[in-house]
Amino acid sequence: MGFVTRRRPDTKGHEPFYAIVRRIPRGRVATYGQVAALAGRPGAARQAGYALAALPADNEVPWHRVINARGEVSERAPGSPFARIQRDLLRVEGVAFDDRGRVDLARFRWDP
DNA sequence: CTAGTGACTGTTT
DNA sequence: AAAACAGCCACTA
Repeated sequence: MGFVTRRRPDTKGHEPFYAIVRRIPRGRVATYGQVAALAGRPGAARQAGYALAALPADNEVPWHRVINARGEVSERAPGSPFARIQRDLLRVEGVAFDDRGRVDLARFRWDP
């Protein structure tokens, strides 16, 4: 047969990033740069973020487990609720934030 | 083709 | 430690 099961045509090549993000375990986080490197695109951290921003609402990708290299949840457009939602989802999984809203990467970074 | 942009990052103030 | 800078790379107009 060999018919291609393309529900969502990946015209922009985001799948390699999603494939990595799907492997991040509960209660762990990865940085954008880390995801890019594991996807075989070292230095393309911005593209990793771009790919997540393009994620459809109904997805099975744990996008909330990706944060920036400083251990903080990256803010989106002013007034966007996604950063707050992301922090909530992580707290539910047991990821701790310090008083400045940052995650201790030495402790919670996913080490594949 | 150039210019602007962004869920980024490492270095320098 | 926080902010500013300067690279970074793909997408858009």
